[in-house]
Amino acid sequence: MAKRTYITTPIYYVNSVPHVGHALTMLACDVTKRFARQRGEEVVFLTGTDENGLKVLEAAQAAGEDPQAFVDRISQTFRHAADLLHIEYDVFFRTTSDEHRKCVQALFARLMEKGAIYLDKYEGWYDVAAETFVRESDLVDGRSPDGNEVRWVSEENYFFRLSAYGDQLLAYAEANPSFWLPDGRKAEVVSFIKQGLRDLCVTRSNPGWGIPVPGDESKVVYVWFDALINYLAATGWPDAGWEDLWPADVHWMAKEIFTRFHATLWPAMLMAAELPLPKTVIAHGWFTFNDSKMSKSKGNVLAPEELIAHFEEAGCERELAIDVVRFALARALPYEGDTNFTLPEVERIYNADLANDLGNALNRTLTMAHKFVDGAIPEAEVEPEVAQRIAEIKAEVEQAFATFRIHQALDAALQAARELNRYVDAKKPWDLAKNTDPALGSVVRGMLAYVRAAEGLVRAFVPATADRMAAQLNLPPTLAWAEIGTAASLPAGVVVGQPQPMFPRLQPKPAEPKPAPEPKPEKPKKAKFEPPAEIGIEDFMNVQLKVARILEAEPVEGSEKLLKLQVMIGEEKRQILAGIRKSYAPMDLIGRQIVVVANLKPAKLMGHESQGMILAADGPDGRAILLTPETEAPEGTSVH
RNA sequence: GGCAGCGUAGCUCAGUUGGUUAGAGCAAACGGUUCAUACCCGUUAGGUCGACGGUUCGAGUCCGUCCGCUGCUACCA
Repeated sequence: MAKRTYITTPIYYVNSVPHVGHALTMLACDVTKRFARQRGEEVVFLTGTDENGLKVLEAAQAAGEDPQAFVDRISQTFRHAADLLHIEYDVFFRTTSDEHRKCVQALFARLMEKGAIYLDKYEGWYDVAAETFVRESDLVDGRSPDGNEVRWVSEENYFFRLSAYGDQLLAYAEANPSFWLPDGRKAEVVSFIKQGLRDLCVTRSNPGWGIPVPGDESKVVYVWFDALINYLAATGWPDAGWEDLWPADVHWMAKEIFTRFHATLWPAMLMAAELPLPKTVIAHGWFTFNDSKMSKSKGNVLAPEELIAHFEEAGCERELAIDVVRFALARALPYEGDTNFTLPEVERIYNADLANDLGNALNRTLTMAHKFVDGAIPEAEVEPEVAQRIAEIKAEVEQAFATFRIHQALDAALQAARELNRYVDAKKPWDLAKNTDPALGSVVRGMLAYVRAAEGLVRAFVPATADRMAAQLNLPPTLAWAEIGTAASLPAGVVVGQPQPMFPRLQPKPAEPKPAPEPKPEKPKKAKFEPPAEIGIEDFMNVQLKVARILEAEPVEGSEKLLKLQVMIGEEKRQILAGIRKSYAPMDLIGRQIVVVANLKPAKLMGHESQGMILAADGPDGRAILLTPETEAPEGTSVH
């Protein structure tokens, strides 16, 4: 069997409910699929739910439900969220399936065989809520950086040798420019990898939920490690036939799970297993609502079902209201950055693009066809300029799709409607009709050609709309991309249908009093440190400066800047870390007298405790210049 | 603190390797048109292209410094 095109969304973690962000990724994937299919590819589109985490078990227990019943229920809500927007997935995959369990265990065993997974002892802090390990130095007031509770664990676990794949990943990406997209994200991954990858603990002790490690029932596979494997599991691997689908052509996702997991961990796992890598891993940005926060009371709800209802109320058929939401999502889809997604913005897109451009273009074209040529598609040929413009627009759409710029592809597709308007204005068919000008047939055909092209070009984004357009033209849907712009797609003599407006224009609202600008949520922004112009002597006296002598100095392993110093302050011995490695060799420091801040709160750096701070001047080029008493002073002497 | 990105019209954003007069959509004003969903077409207005300096015959574009925003990341001066 020939290789099929395989595209995926992430599988969604079932401890939350679907929202517009999920809709965005699913739509990106859906449009990608429909376009590929139009181009003649056989496509399989995978989505699903991630159901194995410890948090899932806890959420089920909190809800007083059996875990399996719980995940069955939540998984359904994601399926419905996809169905709601006519997301045409082929496989809705669940990580509690036997198929998945089998594949995860097989891959795990294979990675062990190849030495990419090894057993080691982990001792340290564990963030229960995030299901991740936390370094001592990252703790903030005894909590994880995210503010979650941590607990000390000491257990044997399996580790994936992620550290071994950094260079290979970089080399692969270098050779395959569309492996990581978009470019901005690629740069992020490169810098993430260049700073060094660490091996990843990929098991947890078995809580009675999850996929047991083959040969060691006391452990389950870490939820992220398990989840990523779904892409492979859905192909049937390791059973025969998986090559029909694997490698994936596109993994779509939102940006937050791109760098660490999909762009790095997953391809490294595949390399370790000696399996082919996906062609493209691509992340989109987020929607923000900072202009007017989403809330029901403000009437600017942006949940997909609410938006659909909003446009149904405005007079759209339900199928078309769904397309309105698809259209708005695609039009605003954040490629490199994040974009604002607000109701006024969606309404603007609706009126300008759907009502005024696309809907009206079809409407006026059909009306004129009936008025001027009895509704029959004329035999005359379209003018070469028209055919030329359509070909150009089509090429623009293709070009945007080549790098998955969904929003640009849609904008390009709309050019067909915009071009039609200019064409009509230039040709003035009503004048031609009045004068019985023989050019009339060609002009009407040109208009129909634009509308017919638009129908094919927007089909991947708004399939129901495209169907309505085809139906009103009384022509079959343009299922094949190659047909777009051809003479054959517009058979002469067919009598087109009567226009039926699809997207009634929204009436501009009576000018609302400007909503008071919302008080900006206070950012926990760290104020830049600016010393006050003057301080009192009492402030200065709070700082205890003392003369000390360096007894030992050694570099901190793994650090570029830090030296670990043992110093004597009077009778007291202290360990102090100092970022002066670039300026001083350890040997040159031993025996020297320096000045230290003796009452600084201790801190952990790179896992070592620092009980104070040494004084040094900021020299040129960022070099440090140590302060030393001019003559030897008794150690422990106060400095004022 | 480091690295990366961004800063262009009232708003959302394009601007290839430096090259005439910096563009599009929306909003605005004016004009035109009548096939159409008060639509469409055109014109106009609106920009020290974040600031300053530099390279160049020529800079939105390249270099430096600074300011502001965003992301990633971090190691006590």
